[in-house]
Amino acid sequence: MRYNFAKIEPKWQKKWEDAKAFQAVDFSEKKKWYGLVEFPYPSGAGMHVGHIKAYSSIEVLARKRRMQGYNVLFPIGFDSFGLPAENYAIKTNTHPHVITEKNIVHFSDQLKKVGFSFDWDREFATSRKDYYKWTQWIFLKLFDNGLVFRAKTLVNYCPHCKVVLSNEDSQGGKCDICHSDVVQLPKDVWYLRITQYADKLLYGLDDVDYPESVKQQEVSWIGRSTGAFVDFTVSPDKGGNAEKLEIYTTRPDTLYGVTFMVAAPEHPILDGMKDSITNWKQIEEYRAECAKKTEFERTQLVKDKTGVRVEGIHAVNPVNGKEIPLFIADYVMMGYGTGAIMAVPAHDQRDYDFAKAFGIDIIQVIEGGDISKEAYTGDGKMINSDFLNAYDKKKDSIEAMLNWLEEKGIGHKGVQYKMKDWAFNRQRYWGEPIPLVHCPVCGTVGVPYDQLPLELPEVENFEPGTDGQSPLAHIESFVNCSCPKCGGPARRETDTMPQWAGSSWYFLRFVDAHNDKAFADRAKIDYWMPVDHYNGGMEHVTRHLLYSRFWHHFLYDIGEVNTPEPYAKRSYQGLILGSDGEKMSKSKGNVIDPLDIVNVYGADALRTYVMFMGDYGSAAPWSDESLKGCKRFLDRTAALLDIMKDGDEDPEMEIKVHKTIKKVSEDIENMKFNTAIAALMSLINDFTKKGEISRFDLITFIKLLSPFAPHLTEEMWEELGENPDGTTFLTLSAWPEYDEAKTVDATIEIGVQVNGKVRGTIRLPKDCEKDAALSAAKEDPNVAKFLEGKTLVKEVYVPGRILNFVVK
RNA sequence: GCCGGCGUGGCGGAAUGGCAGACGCACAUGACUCAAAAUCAUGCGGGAAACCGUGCGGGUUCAAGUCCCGCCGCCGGCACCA
Repeated sequence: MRYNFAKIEPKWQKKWEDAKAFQAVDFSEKKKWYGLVEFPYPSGAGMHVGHIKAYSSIEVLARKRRMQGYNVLFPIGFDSFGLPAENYAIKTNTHPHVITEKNIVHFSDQLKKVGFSFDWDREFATSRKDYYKWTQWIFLKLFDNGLVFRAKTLVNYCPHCKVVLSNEDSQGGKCDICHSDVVQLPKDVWYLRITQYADKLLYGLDDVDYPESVKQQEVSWIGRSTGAFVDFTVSPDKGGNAEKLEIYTTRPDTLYGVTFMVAAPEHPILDGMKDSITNWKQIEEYRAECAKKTEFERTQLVKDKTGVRVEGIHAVNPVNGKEIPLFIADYVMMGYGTGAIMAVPAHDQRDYDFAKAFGIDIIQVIEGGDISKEAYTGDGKMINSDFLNAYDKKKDSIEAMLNWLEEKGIGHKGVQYKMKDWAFNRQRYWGEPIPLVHCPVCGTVGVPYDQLPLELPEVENFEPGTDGQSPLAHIESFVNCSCPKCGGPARRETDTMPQWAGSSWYFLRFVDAHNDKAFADRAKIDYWMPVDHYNGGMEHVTRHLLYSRFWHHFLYDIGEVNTPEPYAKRSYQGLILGSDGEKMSKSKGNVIDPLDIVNVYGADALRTYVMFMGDYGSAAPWSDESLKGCKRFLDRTAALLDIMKDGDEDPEMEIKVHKTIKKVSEDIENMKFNTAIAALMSLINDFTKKGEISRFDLITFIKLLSPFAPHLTEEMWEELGENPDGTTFLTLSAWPEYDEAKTVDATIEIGVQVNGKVRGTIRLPKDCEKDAALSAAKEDPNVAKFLEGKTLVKEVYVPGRILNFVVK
């Protein structure tokens, strides 16, 4: 058969679509399987080969599952709210809605041309009002349940994009969208209380099948630590009212080693005791100096310790009543713990550095290390610590101290997280309007559920205001409204939701994409959820993945979904690098457009290549030559039709075929797609070498290949007369079975070693007895040469594996 | 600094502790062709050989790319987090 991909690919894409071959059936009797890929942001640039690789894993699994008789849900949609569309709109003066819908058409066309087996009936876009109605609905549920709050704080602000960013979106002090430096600005911000779900997000990881690296990343992002909150007192030197200064520590066992305290420069206790502080001017100067630095500079550039002693007041160590000095220093952050620490220079390197710089006492309370050189952070016997001296293990002394603190009422056990609440608003146009109303009488009031969706109004000008306000703030007809509670005049919230809102629940919409009564029908949720396998990028682990788990846990808690965790299994794909080994980027000119490949080599070659190019989870550079190798493989597959012969099954070939069925089946399950394809290449080499193939073997072969190269194999299936009515598709036929007994060769070649070095090979029956194997091995002339004149010390025979003579 | 992952031919990469380099690419030679491309066939870690070879140094084992100890390098994440 001549392989005319340009003709057969559109042909089968149309037939599959017309026959709705990939339609998921709600409540089918078959076992369900829900495979999910991260739906794309429909950018103007169109699809990237990275999308193809990201989607191909679940695509291959989905096609195999259908052949295994599962009811498969493999959906696609578009994550279509976001800044790029809005920026493009500003540049070209076109409405983002128009641009987005146009891009969706383009993306859909591209996805179809690659032949992905999505159920297109469930397609949606997060920027359409029948979808964002339910994003707003869930937001209101969060609001009603006290998980939305507003706070004026220092926020991460991107001066270029003119938006406030969440912590997750400004990692490393850079804006995630434009990569410019983020600055700290005081601002009113809406937050989602994700920290309330910290433990659920942490412990939920125990119940899901995620790669260890993904779990680790979420664990360290959540950053749970256990320790103690302890009350110190701060008093004016001249007497007067003392104030409480609470600290958080993970090492309450070192309390006897505290020789000073440090508060964050912004700490409010200073303002409260301003009148007693004798060097206030110096404090103000230091505060101003710190305020100039970004969070990034304060934390990233580790440098000499700076700080100022707060004069006129002193702190008291509650365990021994000792008076100790109080400092302010920027190595203590207002945003973690209580914004103040007890300093134990003997056992904390930062405190040690500070003490050395400021000439403060260092008192050792744990034996070990060399305190004259550096802090000792290890375990050991307690010293200089009164009742704690009885203990010699950290664990025990911490527990003893915690009990003591609680008894005395000066401290208690506590937990801290590094994760912060989720800054949940953007001052931009192209996002879900936040359905809240500010009423001068009632305060913040939610838009009634029956008034959703709160539609994004039409505007003329998408430019964000220089005042850091959303373009919506300029539309009087939108802003002015009446309070849903009291009916009085009120103003609408004008910020929109961040990009991540729509993707935080989209997997639920796929189970019931056109429902206008609920975000999804509960019975359908119960049938389809959780997602059985979700593949996506490593870059989404601390954002989309965490955010969507949070929303899903919340929906579970209010009884809307059937499981706390949305995704049973997660995997990730490695990047496709440019052929120069660098990350693909427009500026480097090394970007590959998938449609260029489809046009020249065909979708099947592209699909096969991205799965063959290397370990799925690792980055691998693009190679046109290797791609051609995969195309050659498909050409040779097409040519198998020409050498098909009727006749008896060759027993040797039968074993090869059964081995390959086993290998390909298992490798696909383990996402070792590269070796699955290699096994098929190896098998085709055997067929070609033999110069003939049986009809049965050919059918088996194209079935195994069909998840990777569905168009070519479907065409061959038809050529074989297996699809007489045009809808008996190979891609829905039964996956080949193998017989375990037929995966073992009758005779096996094993290596014969002398003292661990291979000296020959022998062919033996598969369950050859030891004696027979040994004598066969000794007959090998090369082996005999190395045994000659030596004393045989030991003979090791591992049937089917190896034979080793140990001689002296 | 802490936590993960990785290090194998010219390249992408294979190897439940059991013949290192499967499969593919590139390359070489041959066939076909006036010729080239395509295709097909054969070869392809280094070394003349003994042997040597999986980042480096030790160790366990009959046997180590794989396990253990100590280093080096690269990639990703976190980070004055108390």
